[in-house]
Amino acid sequence: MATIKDVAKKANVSVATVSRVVNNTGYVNTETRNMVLEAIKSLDYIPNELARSLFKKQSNLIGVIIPHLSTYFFAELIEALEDVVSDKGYRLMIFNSRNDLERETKFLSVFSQYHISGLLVVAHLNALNNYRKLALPMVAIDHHVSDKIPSVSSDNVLGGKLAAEHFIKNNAKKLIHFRGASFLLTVRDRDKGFKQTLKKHPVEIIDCDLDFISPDTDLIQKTLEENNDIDGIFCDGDVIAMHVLKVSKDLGMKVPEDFEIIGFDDLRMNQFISPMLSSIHQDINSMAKVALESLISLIENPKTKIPNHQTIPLNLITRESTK
Amino acid sequence: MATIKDVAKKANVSVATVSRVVNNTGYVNTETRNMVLEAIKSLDYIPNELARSLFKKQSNLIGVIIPHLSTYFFAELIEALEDVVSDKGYRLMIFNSRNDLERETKFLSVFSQYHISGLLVVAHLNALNNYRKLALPMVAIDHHVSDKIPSVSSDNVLGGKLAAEHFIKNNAKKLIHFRGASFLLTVRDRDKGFKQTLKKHPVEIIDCDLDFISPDTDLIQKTLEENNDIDGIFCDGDVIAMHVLKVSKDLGMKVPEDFEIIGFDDLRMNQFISPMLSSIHQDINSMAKVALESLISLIENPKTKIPNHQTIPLNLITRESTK
DNA sequence: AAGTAAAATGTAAGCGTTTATATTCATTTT
DNA sequence: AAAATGAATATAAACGCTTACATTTTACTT
Repeated sequence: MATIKDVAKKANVSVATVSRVVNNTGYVNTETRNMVLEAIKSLDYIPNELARSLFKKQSNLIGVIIPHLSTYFFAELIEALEDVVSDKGYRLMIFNSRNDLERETKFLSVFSQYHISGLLVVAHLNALNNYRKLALPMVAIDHHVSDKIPSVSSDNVLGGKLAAEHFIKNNAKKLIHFRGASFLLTVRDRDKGFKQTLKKHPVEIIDCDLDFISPDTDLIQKTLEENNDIDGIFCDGDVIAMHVLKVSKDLGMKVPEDFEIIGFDDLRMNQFISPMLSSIHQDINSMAKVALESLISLIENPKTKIPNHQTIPLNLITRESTK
Repeated sequence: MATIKDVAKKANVSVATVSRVVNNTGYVNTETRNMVLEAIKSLDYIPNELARSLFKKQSNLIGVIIPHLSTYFFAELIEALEDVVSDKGYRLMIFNSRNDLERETKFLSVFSQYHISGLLVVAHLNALNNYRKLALPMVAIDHHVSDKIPSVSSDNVLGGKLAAEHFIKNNAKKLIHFRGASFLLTVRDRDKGFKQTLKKHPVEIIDCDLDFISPDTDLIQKTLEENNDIDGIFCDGDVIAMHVLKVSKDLGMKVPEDFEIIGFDDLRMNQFISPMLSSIHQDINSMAKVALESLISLIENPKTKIPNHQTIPLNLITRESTK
């Protein structure tokens, strides 16, 4: 592979001049520039990013930690992130934490090894001190990790409100909220919006695991059996909603006739299940865009003031699982 | 951040010794080693991977090009890859090509910039010449790109065969195969196994797009309407099978009473749709493991002989969409 | 006790960049 | 005409590491 030296030799200039041409810095005569550009082209020269990063003490890699890639919501998020990031000259380095503190710590050390320039976290473990140590520009996405780390997420309070309003409109009396991990602000916000709007309506809150692999099927079944008079269910995630649908079908309950159900995320697959799932639609692309733009401005100017919390609007998409 | 020099100073040795300790190479006295290790710990020293890679002219990054992350099959694949790779001291650098040649070419140049040590391709565009230029250890996964690039994929012929055998067993007479992009060997193999096994059974082949975003809904509808006497449908992908299910439901056809349907991939969400989708289960974890192990042995010893094509067994999972 | 091999450590060059500094040359200013 | 400015370029150090090679120390032969 051709190096800057080869280019310099070919163009009869010093490496400094080549560097100036490549980076568009300093003075360089138009004629010289052309000669250099020609040499670059003829040698197929591609700057060595490792050397560059070594000198700059910073690679333009952005680290991403997410709990699960194969949780479809995050897969869609990563795709959106990648779209935005590559336009800005950065690259993603992605890791699955699987909510495992040890893994997460290991990854942070890899990030150090590569001198990444910023970090996007969807972590929620008590790894916070480790994060602080990195002293890196950081933005939390979807989750709110700490007041010290600016975060970007959907307007979860609104999400809860929209679901509640729908149920109120349809005269639902008794409701259940299958809630995710309640130590997450994201989850508490949804609950807050939901309950605030419902006011005195009775709502039973069931804490459960949002995971695909280990759903609390027994819990769901027990809950449905004990509450055969419910009118509506609000789920913190479409995946859990699908589990609920499945269990209810096994129990011979009909959706939306017996009760309505509203999920969260609005995954692409919602249209394929039966009944098609109504859901609070998260605008993943905007989330990705806002988060990355915040992070990059933080990288490029550490003094930038980023709002402590930015929320992205969302809306309710009604399909067959609601009346 | 502490560098190797700081460690050397603290431990009263030369940087060479520290390097030897860190890399477990050459001779180093046990006592010295301990002093160095202590210095490393007390300074929180983490080797700069950029410097290391610069010297070695190779980073231990493995590039991955896939068409779509949010196509759930690939999301599951990436997760499996990541699992294997991090144990082996490599990292993934992942890009979505979106089947766009221009994007793909751009990514290859990024890979050059970072001097990745190997490449895992799930590409199928005519970008082959560009790949060759890289002169990198390379393994194709899921797709078979060229005879020059060793590939790992499911035993697609077997997949087709399993589906066919099921239909034969159930006395199906008229069949349809919704086939993916036929320029892919992967797809042709499925077709081959299917037809070979069926022998004289009539099979209509319909070429279609496997995509989530732009399914050929019209084509599916037309096909179903024109073939209301079919007994079974084999789909090159669960996503397309879901589309077929959806259209058939709209047309008032019943699965599996009117006809059976078998998908391919066995996505986790298959259990959530109704009827639950029968599918050819791909062993994604094995695929990831075999592909990465091949690639890594190629990286570590370029003379390693890797079989031109390795196939991973698969099996039929029957659910409600088949009798 | 001298010679030799093995073990332990150090020195310094080099990986491919960027950039501060120095140098040269052409213009402009006084 | 000398001095000052500015444009264009080159030189060389530095980024943090690895490793070939040199050197020193230790242990073993005979």
